[in-house]
Amino acid sequence: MFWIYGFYVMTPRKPKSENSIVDIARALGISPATVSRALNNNLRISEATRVRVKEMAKEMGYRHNSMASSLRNRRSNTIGLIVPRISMYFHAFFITSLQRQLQAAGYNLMICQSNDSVKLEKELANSLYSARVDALVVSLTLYTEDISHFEGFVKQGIPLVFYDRVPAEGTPSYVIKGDDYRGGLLAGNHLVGAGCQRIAYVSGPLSCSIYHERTRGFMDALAKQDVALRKEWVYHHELTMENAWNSLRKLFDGHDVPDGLFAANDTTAIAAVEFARERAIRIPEDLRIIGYSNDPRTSIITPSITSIEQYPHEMADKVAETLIDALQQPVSGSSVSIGDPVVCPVDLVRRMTT
Amino acid sequence: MFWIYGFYVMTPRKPKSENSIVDIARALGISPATVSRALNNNLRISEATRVRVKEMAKEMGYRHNSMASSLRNRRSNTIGLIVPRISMYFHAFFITSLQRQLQAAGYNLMICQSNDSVKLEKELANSLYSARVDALVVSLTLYTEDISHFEGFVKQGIPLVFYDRVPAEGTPSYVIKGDDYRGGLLAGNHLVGAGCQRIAYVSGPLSCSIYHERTRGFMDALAKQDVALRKEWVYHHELTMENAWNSLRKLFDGHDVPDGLFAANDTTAIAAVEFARERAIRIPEDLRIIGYSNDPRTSIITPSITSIEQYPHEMADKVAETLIDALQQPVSGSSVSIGDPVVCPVDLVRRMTT
DNA sequence: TTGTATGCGTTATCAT
DNA sequence: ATGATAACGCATACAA
Repeated sequence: MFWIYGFYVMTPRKPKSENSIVDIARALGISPATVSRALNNNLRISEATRVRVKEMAKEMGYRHNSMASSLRNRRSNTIGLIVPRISMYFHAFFITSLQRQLQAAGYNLMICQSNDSVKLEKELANSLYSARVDALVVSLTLYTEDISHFEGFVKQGIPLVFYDRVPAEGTPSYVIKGDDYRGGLLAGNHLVGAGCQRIAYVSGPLSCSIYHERTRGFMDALAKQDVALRKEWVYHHELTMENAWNSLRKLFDGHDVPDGLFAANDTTAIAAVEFARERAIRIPEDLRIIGYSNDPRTSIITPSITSIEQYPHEMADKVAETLIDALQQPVSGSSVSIGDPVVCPVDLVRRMTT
Repeated sequence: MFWIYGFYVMTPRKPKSENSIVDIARALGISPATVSRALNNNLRISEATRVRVKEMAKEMGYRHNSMASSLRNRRSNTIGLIVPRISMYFHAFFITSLQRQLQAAGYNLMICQSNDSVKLEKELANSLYSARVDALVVSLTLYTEDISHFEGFVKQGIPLVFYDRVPAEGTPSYVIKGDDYRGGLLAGNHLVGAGCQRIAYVSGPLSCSIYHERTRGFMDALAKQDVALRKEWVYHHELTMENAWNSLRKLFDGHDVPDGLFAANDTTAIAAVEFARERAIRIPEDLRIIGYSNDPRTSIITPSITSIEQYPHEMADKVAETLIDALQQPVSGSSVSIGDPVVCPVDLVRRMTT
């Protein structure tokens, strides 16, 4: 709006809807710079003006514009997170914990779900890259092998942290993972120790680090104890209820059936318990079952299921710490060094299925 | 960097780290405006330059700066969400569904947890307000009664949508809620219909809309069937395992015990089943139990628990639709009108505890 | 302690 | 179809 020939002329622009620091400055008869400094509690500003400015800001309903601020400062105070599914127990608790800490440190968390689709993961990575997140945290899809869509972050020196489902070695990024190899080992030893000889294994796809590692550990355990793992009793597929149920049917179709099952996630273990109930297979006498993740459901079902605890909160602590370090000391180092994976402990929780 | 007396002079500013639209323009010898238009697929740009620009952009590793774009356009393409806890079943699935749809519509979702703290909820509201979210979606804490911290959104005409745990009437915002009154009614009728006469009720605090409504419905059902609800058998508190367990102990301490229990969430119902198992109370013969939310755990536990299904996905659909409508038709109307709550259906799912 | 001036990267407006 | 320019709101270097 400006003054011409005695008339106010409305420009066709959007009306200026909100007060900025310039408006406060004008109202107070001081410069915008002073206002900015006062609002940011800059040291070299008099107490008096600081107070005046803040009062006026409140009076005018001023709100800080973080978009402008971010543009100017070249940092968004936002951290991106790409996770396969929010609703998975492990991730839900991980996120809860991570977010609480980042919130406390003054960061916003932009949570996105890849839904286990590589294509979507790529799109999200690009979107968060454009959104100028200050850091990116990722747990990969089941099928991500090519991780070139994260290269931009590395090139720009934007901290990149993988957790849980991490890429193959050699990525110049932070890696924080569970000790899946040991988890597999524990599971294998436990089943054999309980007397199982005819062991079946239902796992996720090997393209995913966690299943790859669990499988390695499990295989090693069996090999070391001279227990054979028959090929036809090993399944690799997405670990949904339906898929699990299908594999179980195949496993127990003939008269030659397993006496032990390692289910690489708890959903599958739960399916197995329900399957056994339906078929009147006695647990643990006829079949011993061990799951993975220590999902709360495992302790609710009857019989309760032996599982591997992954400590999602501790993992979130580690990720948060890594992030905050990396963000505070740009480029230089943090306590977690790049490319040197942090391996978080796991524990076996014994229950009634073994 | 600028040219003086034949020398490039580095200013002490941060080095310009990335290529912008201006750099592309310079490289191509055209104007930044043209580059912007080309990248945005503006119609009045020649196919030839569009291609040239896009190629150069790719070559130079250009990435769109949404902070600048947002500042200029006065919209962030980001929607804020404040939820009590991500890890609650209902919310986890709601979020999953909502996010998928907003993602598809080109919006980012900034998910925050209030952790059922009113103080944190306020901080988050302010933070999202500063972050210039284009809309805000909220499910309130258990204790939020004063909702003045959302006033700013209303004043600025930023779409504000409450779902599930909604404020008392009269807020000029969109409201999408489950039919908690009917849920309570269904629960009450079901217990009485199954023959219960001595009914207990463990609920959340009445400051929270969902428990308020469930309680009303439940009370009405009992009243209509002339079944008394003893005061000493009614509890209102946060519905955690521990609290539930405490109340159950009190309920079953004497010799005069209930024969029916309405647990206003499934966690409490699960606690009740486990409590009954420990005390050798037979279900459903001695005690009938009904929960709320149809958490997957209710169908896994033995005996499986009768519960009320809330259809989180459908609710998310409705919220997404409302948001997208409201964002597309600023100020004017959408199919959901402000202040006129949308009530989503609920259904009783009968299982083995009744 | 405060003011002046500039630029962050993009896009809308107006002009050509 | 393309170019020149200004402005979104803020925060800093520099000057006073």
